[in-house]
Amino acid sequence: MAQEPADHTRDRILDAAEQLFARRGFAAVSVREITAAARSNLAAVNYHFGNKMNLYVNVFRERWVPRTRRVRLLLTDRLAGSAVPAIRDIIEAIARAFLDGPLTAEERLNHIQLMQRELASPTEALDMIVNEVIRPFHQELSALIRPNLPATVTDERLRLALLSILGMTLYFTLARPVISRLTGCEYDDRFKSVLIDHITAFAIDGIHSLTKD
Amino acid sequence: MAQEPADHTRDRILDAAEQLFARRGFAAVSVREITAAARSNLAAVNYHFGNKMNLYVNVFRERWVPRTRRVRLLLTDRLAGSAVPAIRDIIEAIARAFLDGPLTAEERLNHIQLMQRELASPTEALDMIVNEVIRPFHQELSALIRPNLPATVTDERLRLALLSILGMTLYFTLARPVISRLTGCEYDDRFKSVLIDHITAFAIDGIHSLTKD
DNA sequence: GTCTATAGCAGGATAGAC
DNA sequence: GTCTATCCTGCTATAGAC
Repeated sequence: MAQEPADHTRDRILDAAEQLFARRGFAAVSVREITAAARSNLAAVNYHFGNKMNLYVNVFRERWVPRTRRVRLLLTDRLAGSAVPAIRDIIEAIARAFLDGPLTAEERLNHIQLMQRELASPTEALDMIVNEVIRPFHQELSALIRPNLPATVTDERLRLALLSILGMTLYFTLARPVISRLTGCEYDDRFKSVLIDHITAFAIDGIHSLTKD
Repeated sequence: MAQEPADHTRDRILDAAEQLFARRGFAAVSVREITAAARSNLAAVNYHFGNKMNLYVNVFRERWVPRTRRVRLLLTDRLAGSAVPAIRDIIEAIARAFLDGPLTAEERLNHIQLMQRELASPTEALDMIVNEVIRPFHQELSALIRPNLPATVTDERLRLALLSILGMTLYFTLARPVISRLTGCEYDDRFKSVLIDHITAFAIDGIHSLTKD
C-alpha cells in the first residue's frame, strides 16, 4: 500500500521471511532474525505486516502463489503444442516441474518446504492455496488427462491416479533428507533425470490400472 | 534409570510430549505445556531428560522406534504364509500398514506427523531412525520383492520402485489436509479401503515398467 | 517510512527444600 | 523423585522521536 515508490524494505522482509520460514518453520524463526536478515529494523515487520502471523500469510500470498502461476504457465505452454497431449508428456511435465522446473534451486526448495510445513501444521494459508492454486491445478491436469482415457474411468479414479503421480513426485522431493541418506545420492542433475524417467515410466503403467476391470 | 519401580511420571511426560510434538512441532510446544498435560511438575522434564531437545529425541527412541517394530512384525507375519509372497500381497500389506495398520488412529497420526516433521526439519533423530528403522525396513522389503522380478532389474530400479510405493502411500497420509479439502472425503473406513485398493492396483502395474526395455 | 527504547510477558533451565 | 521459587534470556509488539 505504498504511495508510488516500490517499498524495498517490505520486499526484503518478504524474501528473508520466506527463506527462514521455509527452512525452519514459523515457530522456530523470530522476527528479530527476519529483520536482521532483511537488513531492516526490528519494528519494520509490525509496521508493514501488523504482526508475525500476517507476515507468514503474506509470504504465501505475495511469493508462493505468484510463483505457481509462472510454473503453471510454463507447464501448460509446453503441452500446448498438441490439442490432446499424450499421457507420457503430461506426466513427464509434472515430474519435471517439481524436480527441475523453471525455478532456481533455492526457489524450488523454499516453495516445497513451505508447502510441506502447511501440510504438517495447516494455517489459514492452506485454505487459501488449496482454493486458489491446488484445486484449479488439479482440475486443469484432470482435463488434460481425461481425453486419453476410456469414458468408463470414473472421475474419482482419475483423481486418485493424479494424486498418485503428484504424490510420488512430491515424495521424492519432500523425503529428500531420507532418500539422500538411504541411497547416498545427492540430488544432482543425473539423479534428477533418473527420477524423472522413473516416475514417468512407473506412472504410465500405473495409469493402465485404471482401464482394467 | 529408575531403581526398580516403573517411573510413571517419565512415561506420562513421554506420552504427552509425543502427542504435542507430533501435532504442533518442537518449537511451537513449551515444556510448560508438556508437563501440564502430563500432570507433572515443570522441573520434571529437566530432571528426567536433561533438556527439551533430549526429551524430543527420546520420544523417538522410546516411542517411535519400538512402535515400528510392532508394525514390522505384523507386516512380515502376514506375508510369512508363503515363501515367496506375491507382489500384490506385499504392496497391499505396505499400504495397509500405513493407512489402516495395527495402530490406533491416534498412534498412527502421532507416528506419521513426527516422521513428517523430521523430513521438514531434520534433527539427530532422523539419522537414528534412518539407520535403525528405515534402512532395514527397505532392505527387508526389497528382499521380499526381488524374487518376483527378472534378474535383469537392477537394484537401483527396484529401490526406486519401492520408494514410489512408499511415497504414494505416505503422500496419501501426509497430504491428508489437502486431500480432504480437495475431495471432501474424510478418511473413514470406506475411503481408506478405496485408497488401499487404488494404491495396490496402481503400483502393481507401475512395477511392470521395471521389466520393460 | 524508519529508528530507538522499552513494555510486558513467556520461555528454558536451575537451586534447593522436602 | 517431586516440588516451589526464581533467574535470566529472548520474544512480540508498541510508543513516540525523527
